[in-house]
Amino acid sequence: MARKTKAEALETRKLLLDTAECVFRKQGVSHTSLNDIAAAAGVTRGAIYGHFRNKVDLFNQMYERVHTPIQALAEESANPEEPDPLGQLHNLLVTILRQTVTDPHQQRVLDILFLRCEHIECMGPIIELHNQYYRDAVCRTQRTLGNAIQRGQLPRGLDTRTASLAIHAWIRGMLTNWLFAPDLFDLDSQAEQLVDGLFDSLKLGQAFIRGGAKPAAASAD
Amino acid sequence: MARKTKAEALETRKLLLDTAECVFRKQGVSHTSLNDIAAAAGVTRGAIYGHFRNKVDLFNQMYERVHTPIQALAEESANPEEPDPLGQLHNLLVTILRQTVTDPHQQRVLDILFLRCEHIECMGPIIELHNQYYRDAVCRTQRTLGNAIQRGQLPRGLDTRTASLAIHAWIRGMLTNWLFAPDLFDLDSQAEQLVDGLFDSLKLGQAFIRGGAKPAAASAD
DNA sequence: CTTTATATACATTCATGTATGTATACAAGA
DNA sequence: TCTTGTATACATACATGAATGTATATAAAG
Repeated sequence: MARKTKAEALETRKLLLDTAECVFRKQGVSHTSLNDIAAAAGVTRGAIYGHFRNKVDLFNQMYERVHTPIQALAEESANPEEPDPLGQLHNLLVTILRQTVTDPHQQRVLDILFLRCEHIECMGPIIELHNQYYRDAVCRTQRTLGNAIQRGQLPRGLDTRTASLAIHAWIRGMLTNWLFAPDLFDLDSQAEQLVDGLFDSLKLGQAFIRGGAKPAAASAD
Repeated sequence: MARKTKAEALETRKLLLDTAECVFRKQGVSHTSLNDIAAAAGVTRGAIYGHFRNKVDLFNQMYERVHTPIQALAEESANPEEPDPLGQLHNLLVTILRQTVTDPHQQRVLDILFLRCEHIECMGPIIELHNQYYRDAVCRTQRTLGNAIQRGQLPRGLDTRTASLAIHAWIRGMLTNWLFAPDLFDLDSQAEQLVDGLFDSLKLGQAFIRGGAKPAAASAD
């Protein structure tokens, strides 16, 4: 076939990424051949190899495309100057939940990442990277919680480390389970309520207070 | 090779299931060939086809082997005669968390289910079944929460449906994240504290109270 | 005229399922 | 107890199909 304009080529590239999202989600990453994707996109494998080195490369670029903006959002909301860190964290969580419902790209890619791919080395840098992102996020949230304590938004003795881990487990489970069975609850409209429930345990609970189950004072350090 | 005793054959079968757990976990289900498993077990593919119809069948039986006892535990603890439903639920959650650390089979299989396999139709009945198990579990937990309310262990207006969904998301995320990065926290020793934190939001929080953010009374319909 | 985006053709690898072989465990009869 | 026939547990061999990567062709863009 004939050569395309630079702009057209970029569109082909986007088309391939979009199509990959759909086919990966339907068939799973490793049960999808490059031929499947090419056919679904109305091109041949040759077009794919023109834009990506192989399936792993395609998968990684597909992931980065949605991960980058999310990470930017997360980093922004961890600003130590922020006067309302807890509110920012609240917003962040709600946003991630709701965007997963409303943004088709994010929905598909998270679906693939959580349910339709295997977290093994041969998936390329993403798996290692995703693990690192997770670790960074845990630390970032921990700092945010620390800021919230400084500003009196959370009890002084709160074990920020454990709380951060609990928050991340919670949101991962929330996203996974919704993607797993979207009909069970309306994530979009319930997002706020759900995050409120999570924050209740931070603000009111005593389980994460360091040094035993004391009401909420002393023991700091 | 020569024929084996009936007992020996059963041991071969167990060996194959055990080996499959390890290889699946390391390489992912779809990146593991039956040859890989056979070689790791010190037999040939012929042995596998003698015991299982194909890889999907092997995978399914591997899953059922650890799921069955867990489900039994869960059903048992939902007994409506139970005088302490909330305590039972608490125990159940702690047990599942801790067993994932201490029982190698459960650890491997959950790891495979959550991180090293693709939730797609061609994985056989398990995916559909797993989805159904999840739905059943949500309803069961909802009933348990209802029982707890009856016995005054939880506030009257609690939205048991949403609370149940939150609990399941929480535990799935907790298990997944620990399996994903086991070095980040000691799930075995922190299990109780973590479940306590979860229960705090049910007992003290107002987010899941039906009909708005009222302290904790009236409004029941 | 050269480069590039995509298509086409080809060779290789690998996993699967099945068909077949083999030697022994097991059961029944003498 | 000894024999004998059959079922069985596993190995071996083979045929098939599918996916991959690369090499090459093409025609228009630059």
